[in-house]
Amino acid sequence: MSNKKVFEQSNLQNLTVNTDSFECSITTDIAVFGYVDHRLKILLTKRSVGEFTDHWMLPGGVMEGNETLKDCASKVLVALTGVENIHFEQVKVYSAIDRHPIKRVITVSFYAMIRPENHPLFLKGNVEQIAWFDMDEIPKNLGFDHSQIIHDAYMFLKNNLKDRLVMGELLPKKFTLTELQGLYEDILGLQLDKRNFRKRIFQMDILKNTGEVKAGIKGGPILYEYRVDKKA
Amino acid sequence: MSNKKVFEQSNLQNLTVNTDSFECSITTDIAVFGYVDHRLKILLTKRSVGEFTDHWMLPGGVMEGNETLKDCASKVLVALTGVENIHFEQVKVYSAIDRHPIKRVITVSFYAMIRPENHPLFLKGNVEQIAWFDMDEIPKNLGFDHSQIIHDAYMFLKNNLKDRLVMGELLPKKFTLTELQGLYEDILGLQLDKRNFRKRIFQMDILKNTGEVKAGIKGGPILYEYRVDKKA
DNA sequence: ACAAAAGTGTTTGCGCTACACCCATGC
DNA sequence: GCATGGGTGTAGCGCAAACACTTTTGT
Repeated sequence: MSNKKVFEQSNLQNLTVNTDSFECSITTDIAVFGYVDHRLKILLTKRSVGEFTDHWMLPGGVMEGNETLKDCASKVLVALTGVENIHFEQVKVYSAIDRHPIKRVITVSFYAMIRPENHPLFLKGNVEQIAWFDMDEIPKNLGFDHSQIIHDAYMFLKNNLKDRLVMGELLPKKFTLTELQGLYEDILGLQLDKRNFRKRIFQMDILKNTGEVKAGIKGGPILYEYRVDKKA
Repeated sequence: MSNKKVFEQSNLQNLTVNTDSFECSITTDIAVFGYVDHRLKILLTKRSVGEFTDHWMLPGGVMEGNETLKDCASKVLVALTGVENIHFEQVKVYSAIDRHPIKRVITVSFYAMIRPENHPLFLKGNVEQIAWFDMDEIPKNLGFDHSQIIHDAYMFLKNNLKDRLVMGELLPKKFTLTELQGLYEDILGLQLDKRNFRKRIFQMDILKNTGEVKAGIKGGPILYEYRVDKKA
């Protein structure tokens, strides 16, 4: 351990950082993205209690002592949609002191991607309304700092799209390359070249040809599925 | 707002997510990187109280009610090094239930970059030792999950290096391009081509020629400094 | 004057982009 | 059989990597 300065204990004043715990609320807010009708959507809720009762906001909930943040996010999502085993990705922590109008609440945002048709929505507890909103039709006056959270999560999603493949299940289990390309185009908000897109996807080597073709569509497009033996 | 399913309130059972707060500790752990003698270093501490008293660990501290996470990170860093106005970047949240052996502690990791020579270390409070460790000489048995946190922060740093310029102050205010290149090489762990590196840096347009040359070095290298009028 | 480090352009190769036709299936 | 969408290859271009010599200063 060369080249290292070590200072032994001396009697200086106490560290201003203390090691006591303090009372706080930790929540997770989840940006659940869906893909319907060639549009990227996000799931928002309206609550009957709490702050911002007349505002749309992200589904979110308080973390409890016996769960991790991912557990918490999963719990919230299950409670809202019934869906389980969904891939979550941590996005960011929000800790502005006044982000909650009456108490101190720190929130960790996650994002998840589901197919709305697979997950019927159930209103539970203090949730008055649930709705899928088009990404370009999100109300301006969301509760808390959720506009910012959505913005950050969307940027995160777009960035991840660049190199990795979309995780989660925005598409059916078996899908055509055209469907996958449409998803990319709708998320990124631009048009892609069919041949170049296919090259890129095949290079990633994450799709498996199911041997089936999708019926009802001219041309007889091949159905693919994600390879499970591939990581990332 | 087309194509949106809205569900009105119905009397289903309560959401399992409750909105009550629960008792918890939130801390920040800071991966403070330094650059000395052509080696990337990280600042570790040993504590006289608390868990893992005989283990090295990242500087970290509990968040208080009147501060944001960044405030907290800054506070901890100031308390340890006296340095202020340092750029922090949030890395990740760690919420494993058993990551603290006796109580529930959630930590948010940050990273920062300083020049050790600018910031003499002061032992305060329950800190017994402080030391700069070479990145490849980090003790195996750090306290808590700090090995993981360091690993993640280092990856984060390397990724940021790819496109952005190194923020923070790992180098003197005025530095030569060779020094900057050495920093990149030492952080990334590989060798770079001098001419290509210079092209890349100049393209970024973030350096200002001070007009001075560094004395005592053959060749008379030009001293540069970061442009303050550039964002990102 | 000699050694050591700084500074500077050009060529090459690879990957990304642009682009058009044939094939399979639905109707 | 005709219209619609699926599937395929190649040429050009821009960016990044490879590469060597001259200039400056210290000793």
